[in-house]
Amino acid sequence: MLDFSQTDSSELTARQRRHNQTRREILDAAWRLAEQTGIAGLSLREVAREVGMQAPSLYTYFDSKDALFDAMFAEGYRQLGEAVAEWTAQVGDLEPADALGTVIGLWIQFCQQSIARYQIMFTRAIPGWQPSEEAYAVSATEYQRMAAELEALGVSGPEDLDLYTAVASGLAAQQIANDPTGDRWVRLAPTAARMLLDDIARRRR
Amino acid sequence: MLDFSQTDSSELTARQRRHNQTRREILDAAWRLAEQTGIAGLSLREVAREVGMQAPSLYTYFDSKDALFDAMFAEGYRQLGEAVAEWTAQVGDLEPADALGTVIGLWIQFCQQSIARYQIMFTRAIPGWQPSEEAYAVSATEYQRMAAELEALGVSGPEDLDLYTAVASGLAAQQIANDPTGDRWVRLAPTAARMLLDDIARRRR
DNA sequence: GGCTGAAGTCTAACATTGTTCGGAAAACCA
DNA sequence: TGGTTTTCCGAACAATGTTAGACTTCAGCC
Repeated sequence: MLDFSQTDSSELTARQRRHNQTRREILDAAWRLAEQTGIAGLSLREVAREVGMQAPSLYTYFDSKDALFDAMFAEGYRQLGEAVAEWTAQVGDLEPADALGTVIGLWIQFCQQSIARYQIMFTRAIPGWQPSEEAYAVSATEYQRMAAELEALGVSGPEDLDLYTAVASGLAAQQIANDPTGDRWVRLAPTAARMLLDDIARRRR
Repeated sequence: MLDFSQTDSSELTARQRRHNQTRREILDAAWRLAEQTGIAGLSLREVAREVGMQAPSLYTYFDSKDALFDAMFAEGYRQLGEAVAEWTAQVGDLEPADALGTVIGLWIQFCQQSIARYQIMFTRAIPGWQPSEEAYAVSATEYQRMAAELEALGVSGPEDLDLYTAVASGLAAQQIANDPTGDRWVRLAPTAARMLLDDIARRRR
């Protein structure tokens, strides 16, 4: 039931439609608040106040706070999927090094766009929480899709992928921790791409 | 008052010595519990129970939970300083690439040794907390020391350092998140070192 | 030795959290 | 209209960090 927003609306009664709409409002309020307080600082009572409810009423729409996190997590990965699709289209006619550099830069900016989203997707910022199996499945799908795109850019095989992941996520983490609104590490994206591809070539020899 | 454990004991009254000793016990209990629950899951009441006290009694030794985190943070960086000193001694007669590879590997293992320490030092795992100025100063000192050592290994200038930091911390983050007790990313340390140094050489041309 | 004051410890309490329960209102369907 | 389901709320529970106030313990001084 994670992809409520994409459910075929012709099959829905007015009641179900209103239910999904309220769910949407709650999610939006949660994202808004999490952006200010950090994902771990999210408070259900504040979310409720934001949408004009009392806290227990939220339980009509989400089984628990963890379920709300689950929905946010899956939504983040769906957005990542869309972004990746855009990037690969936008990068199709570049040389591999330029293409990879662009993708890394865009990836860091995707992380910068929303700290809350970055925190829930890529860090363990929420004490005790981890995605449910359904939510995890969404993320795994997007990872596979991304891995396929990277293969086309010359990053192939598990070792290459592990190294690429470390570099890209490391750049993003440093960017967000030390220069959240700037581009100090974004600027290094082309260099990092060149570095990775050169090293892959070296190891192939 | 962060370096209580290193205060000259000849100047201390029996009472102060006992005070420091109890502080030490509390810190040890905190590390032990944080290792199980994650740093963000640390509960003062549990810490108190672990040392045979009631929660409010802890406030004789730490002004707040944040002050306890501060002490742990500074202690972590002091341990890092010791470790770095050992590494550089141990690596003195290797070639730069081997030396850097070893250092990166040891660095990742240092992070693996204690998840709680890793979380408080390098992630923002604690909602709302950040190190006090005194604690931050300790970390800044160690970073400068580390930067000096890296310079000797061929990583010089702010750009090199930024890229190195991203790669090393990225490797550690992936290791801890996806294979906390294994060596899937540790094994990549020599490759990463070689990759970094080759790229630095390329950019120097 | 006994007084003084600080240090250590406790219980009680407060505000805040996520969550559950039970009932009232509202919306829907017959 | 009557019956059922959904929605919403107030009260309450357990757990959290923290404070206030009282009691004990203990070192130092006349």
